[in-house]
Amino acid sequence: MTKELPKAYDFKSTESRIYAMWEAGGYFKPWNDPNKPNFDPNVETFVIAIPPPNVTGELHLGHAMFVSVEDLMIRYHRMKGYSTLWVPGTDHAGIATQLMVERDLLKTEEITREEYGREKFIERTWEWKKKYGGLITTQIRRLGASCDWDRERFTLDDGLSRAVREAFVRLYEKGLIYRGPRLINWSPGLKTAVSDLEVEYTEEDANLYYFKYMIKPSPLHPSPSGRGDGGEGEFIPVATIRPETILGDTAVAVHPDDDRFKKFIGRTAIVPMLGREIPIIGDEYVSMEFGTGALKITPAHDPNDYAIAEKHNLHMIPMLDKEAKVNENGGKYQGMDRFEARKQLWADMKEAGLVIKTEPYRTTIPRSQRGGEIIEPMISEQWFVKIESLANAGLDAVKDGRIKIVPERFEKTYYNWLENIKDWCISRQLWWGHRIPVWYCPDGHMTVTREDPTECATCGSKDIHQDDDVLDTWFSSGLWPFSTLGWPEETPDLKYFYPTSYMETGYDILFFWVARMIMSGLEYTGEAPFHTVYLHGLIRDEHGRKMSKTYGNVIDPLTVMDELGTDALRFTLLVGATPGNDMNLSVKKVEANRNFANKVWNAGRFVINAINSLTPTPLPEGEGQGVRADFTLADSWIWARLQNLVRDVERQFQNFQYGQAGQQIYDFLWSDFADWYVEIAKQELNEGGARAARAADTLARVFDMTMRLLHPFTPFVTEEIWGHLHSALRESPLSEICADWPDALITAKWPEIREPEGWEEEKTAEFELIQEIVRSIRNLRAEKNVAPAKKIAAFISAGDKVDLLNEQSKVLASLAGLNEAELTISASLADKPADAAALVVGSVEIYLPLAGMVDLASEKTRLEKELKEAESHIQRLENLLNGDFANKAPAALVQKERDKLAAYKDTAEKIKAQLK
RNA sequence: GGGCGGGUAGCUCAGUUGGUUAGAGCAUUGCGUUGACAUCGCAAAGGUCGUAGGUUCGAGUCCUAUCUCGCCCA
Repeated sequence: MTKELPKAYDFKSTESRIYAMWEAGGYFKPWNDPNKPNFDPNVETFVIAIPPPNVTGELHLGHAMFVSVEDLMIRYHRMKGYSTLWVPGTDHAGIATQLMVERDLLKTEEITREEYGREKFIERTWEWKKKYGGLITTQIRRLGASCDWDRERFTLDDGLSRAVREAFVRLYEKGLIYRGPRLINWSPGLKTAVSDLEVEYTEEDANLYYFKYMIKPSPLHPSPSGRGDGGEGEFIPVATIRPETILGDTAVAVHPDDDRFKKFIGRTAIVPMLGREIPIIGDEYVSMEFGTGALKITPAHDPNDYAIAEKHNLHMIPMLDKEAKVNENGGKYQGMDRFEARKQLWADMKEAGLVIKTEPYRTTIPRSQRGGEIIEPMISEQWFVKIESLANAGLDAVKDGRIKIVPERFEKTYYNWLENIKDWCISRQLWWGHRIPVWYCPDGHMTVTREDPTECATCGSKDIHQDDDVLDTWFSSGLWPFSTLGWPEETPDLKYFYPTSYMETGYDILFFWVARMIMSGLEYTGEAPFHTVYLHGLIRDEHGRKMSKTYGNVIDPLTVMDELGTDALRFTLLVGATPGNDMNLSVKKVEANRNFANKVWNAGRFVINAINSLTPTPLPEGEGQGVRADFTLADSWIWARLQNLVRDVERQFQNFQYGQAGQQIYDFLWSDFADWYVEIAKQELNEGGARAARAADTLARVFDMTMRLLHPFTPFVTEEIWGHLHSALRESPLSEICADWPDALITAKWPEIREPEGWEEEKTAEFELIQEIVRSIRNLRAEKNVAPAKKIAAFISAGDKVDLLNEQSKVLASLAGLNEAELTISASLADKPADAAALVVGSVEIYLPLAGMVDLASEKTRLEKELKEAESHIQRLENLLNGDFANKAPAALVQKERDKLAAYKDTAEKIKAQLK
């Protein structure tokens, strides 16, 4: 009994059902589990920790990309027999999540988080997480992700929080964590510090403001007018992009060799409008060419100035508060927003005659990676990780090959970053995250512990309070590969599955995440957390533009999956991308791959029908042993092609060339299997009996192997059709084929490589001759407008290929639309048929008597054209073979070209004979 | 300023040990409803592989220079 399969692959009714089947079947779990009886610690593992998406995020193409690639890696290794584990989970994403909840709070209750209160706010955020936290993982399931959901983790889980606590305390105890006032990047909108990596620099139009820094007259240096006031005395011209920072100036610097200004070094300048007296210093850092050649120094709000100030022991005067408003150091400007202060101060200075000019200027502006507001460098008390020793360990791990980065060129990028790394600012003035495990008592003692303390470790005071700040989210995600497996506990999972195998993610977070995981892994576990880093590129729109809501060019993976199916999207992402390179995605490509999924489905349907229509006659004589004796040429050919494919795909997988592998499977299935083998099989199936059984047997075996190869790319359609194939086979005379098949394709064995047995080359060449003959006949038919359905006669003069062609006459007839009864194949023809079109394929001549359709003149032109082409090849090859090529190139290659030359000569001769 | 990547058919891209008429999908042009598939089939047209040198018997592939677009770091 067989149900008729629908004509088109219906992914809608398939995907969720198949996914549920996998999950219920426990296929996503490692088959060798350290927490279960019969565990064998020696079985090789393959482990990936998922890059945890933002817990309240929604699926975008970046997610679709990494899920596709990682699922492919996981499925491949699972089929290869590894004990395979893919750990899923989500990230609390401090700023992003907090902002979402804040926005909601403002919208629904019209209050700020400060008004709402910290504790209540965190509660609300947990509720938010509960409400939306499942969304992203549901969407990841839709992509077919075969992760072990029982091991799902969240960065704020108890276990992972313990890991964060442990990591912090360990670093602190080693003296690798410190707290202090430093110049950091401040986000005034978010009111928190951010790390260097969270600042983006964009080139923008700005103004360069030129003004006078008046010099205080001294007895030794009276002003030219002799009056010594600030109005018309000596000055140094200074230029700045941010005039408001004048309020925080603590020095003016000039180059010590600058003839214009060096005489002022050691004297005192007067801060405009504030009247503060500051020193004029000499420093070679100052560029004499840039601006006016003199530099105002605002150490509390500029990194370069900060460095100079440290060198010269200058005061640091912060002039902005947490909201980037001018603070008490700004005199009458106090309370003004930074940009307002800029305007006002400039206007006042103009009034005071201190302004020289302004001119447009292009410069780089630091902006927040989130939100895009202008970042202010500020002095602030923050926690830092002393990164140097960690960075060196991270460098070594890649340099000595413990970790390999794919593609390799990113290793350079990685080195460059780690070699120039600065201490990592890890405290954030947020509420949603891991609170810094440091407690203070009124005497200022710090208590840093793994368990929440009840008293000060130094003085025993019960009056302690925890640091208000939380840790950078990346601090916890840096622990991800081992915290998810139970670290710091020595759990069975940690022991068996750690270190993990591949880390697969986008190159855009190489520094943010990958480098930090490597440093953390080495620091806390003493081992590299993975041996391979595979980086994929970013997805852009079809013309290479970044996808953005404002452009309106965003492709939503959920919509694409709804309309075209998950397999189509996955296949597109996998085959369209090369490692580390961005890819341009268009819905048209996905459509093409939807068609491919349908092709797979229908090829499968054909195979299944072939099996179902077999009469229960026994297999050909000698089944099991001398099978090959009964193989047709087409059987041998498709088998050789398949083995070739298996070898190629295996090599591509080893080299991370997944796209190439997918493309080759696609080509094999569509161009070799469906276009040729299936077409030939149709005719063989019609013959019935042993011949049909043999064809069905080959169809089933080849299709099965192809589905296995394809499964990591398009898991749903392959699982579904393979399942139907399986049940059809079980009830057929060919049931022996599926004797050792498992219940589901997801755990079927990956095809093993077989070395060629020696017969392949000849069979392939023979088949290719058949293909060429068929193509040339089809070509001529199309040219002459012979109706496709019309069977025509043919006379073939086959020379030494006569046995081969006679044997393949049925194939030729069915594929080229020949009437078998009127097909004559002989070694040579006594009389050339009159009124026939002639074709020459190598040494084979084909005559198609197309009565009435053959125009002698046009035939002549056609043959002459072909002759010309053959002759040009002869010319080319003769030149080639007469040159150094014959001496220096490998012998096999030279022979190949000689054979070609001979074939073209043969062809030319035959065409010439036609033309006589 | 330093580093990296791309520039191959009208469009989007493959092409990893250099091997001799350069591939795919989409788009275009003919023809086609034979029971796997019109989400299809058969056939066709379309490229001096950014430019200029070089190495080599042989270069899209290696080297040098250069133009151009993009990214990362400073």
